Amino acid sequence: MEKTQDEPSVSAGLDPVEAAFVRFFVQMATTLNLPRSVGEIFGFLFASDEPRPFDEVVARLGISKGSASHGLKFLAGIGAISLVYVPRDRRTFYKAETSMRKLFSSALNESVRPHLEGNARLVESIEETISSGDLGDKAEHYRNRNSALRNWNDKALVLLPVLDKLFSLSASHFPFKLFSSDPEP
Amino acid sequence: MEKTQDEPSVSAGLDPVEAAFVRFFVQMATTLNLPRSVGEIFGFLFASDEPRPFDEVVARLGISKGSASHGLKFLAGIGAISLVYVPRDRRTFYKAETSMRKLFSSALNESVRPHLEGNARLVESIEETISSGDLGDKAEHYRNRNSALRNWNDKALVLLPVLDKLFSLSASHFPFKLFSSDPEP
DNA sequence: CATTTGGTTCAAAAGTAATTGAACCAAACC
DNA sequence: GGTTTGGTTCAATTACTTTTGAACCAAATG
Repeated sequence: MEKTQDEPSVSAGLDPVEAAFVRFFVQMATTLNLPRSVGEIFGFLFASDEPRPFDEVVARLGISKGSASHGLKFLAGIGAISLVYVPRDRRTFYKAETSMRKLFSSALNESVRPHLEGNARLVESIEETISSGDLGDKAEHYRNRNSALRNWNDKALVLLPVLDKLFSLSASHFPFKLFSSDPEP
Repeated sequence: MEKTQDEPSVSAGLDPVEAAFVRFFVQMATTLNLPRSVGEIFGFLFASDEPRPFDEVVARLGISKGSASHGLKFLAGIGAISLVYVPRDRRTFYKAETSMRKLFSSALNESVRPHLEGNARLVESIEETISSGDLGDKAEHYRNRNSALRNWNDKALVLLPVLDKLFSLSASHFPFKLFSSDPEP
């Protein structure tokens, strides 16, 4: 028997609920500008009640081995999934991190913080450019604009841990105190 | 005189400080997965101390009229720039919204909120899919997973206005109460 | 009312990113 | 030690996004 790709050893296709979870995370991936395949893989693993091996990911989602390999590495890299060792099976299994809190928190630290830190460096380089030129009274205007940037970025940087904390509180009661009380008595 | 594109009526090129601001927002645009040209345009307008006309955007940035037209429309659409009427001049002028607070706030409301609301709808459709199938004890597992999604999304939705509020406080004193005090005494 | 000017539209070109699948490697198996 | 199996790599294809520029439109100008 000849086929262009290996015959899968696992039944293909998703049940309706799996498909619904996959849709959710594909949508999520789209809004985060991540490859669709990454969303599919995570959705599939998120829906599953136990770890799944590589070849099942390929077969059930109907994606190529290349995509699966890349997507699984990417997800493991950001800590969204982890590898599971299953005795007596050569394959490595993967399971999704299902605590949205942890996912959110690592997203904050691994992808937004570095950007903000990069911004901070750029703000400095703008300041240097202003100082090294001979701009007369334009300099003050430029410095004002730049300090809006700096301010905002600093604020965002200190908000990160706050946000992180807010997310770990239970949904039923956390926001109301914040709304009504003055943070600086 | 024949050229492939109209001869600009405005001097071309950016001064070093303008270039530095443009770099900043190009970088910003990149991390938000917006077209580079959008970052260039916003950076140029942000640096400027007064409104600038279309043809100057084209000439100073050296981009095509098409890109400028698209980029300006996009930025106006999200409220990041506004149109300025200048008497005795047929051209429309544009100026950047320079309050990072307002920019941030409208970003929250115009691009993150709709996504979260879309998520909420998808969560419901997952629930329906679970209910309409005949899943035995798998149903409970699926419902658990789905409620992690729902919880997280609800939390994010109520956090939006909180975030918005936090951003409007001055950087020097706002976060410390949040860090140290228990939100639910 | 003919011309110039400011700006938009849109189809084609250029540039990027994602996906595929075949070649390949290494560990496990017989 | 040869073969099978699980998985990675990477060059080529496909798909998508951005940019361009020329055609075009409408308002202002003369």
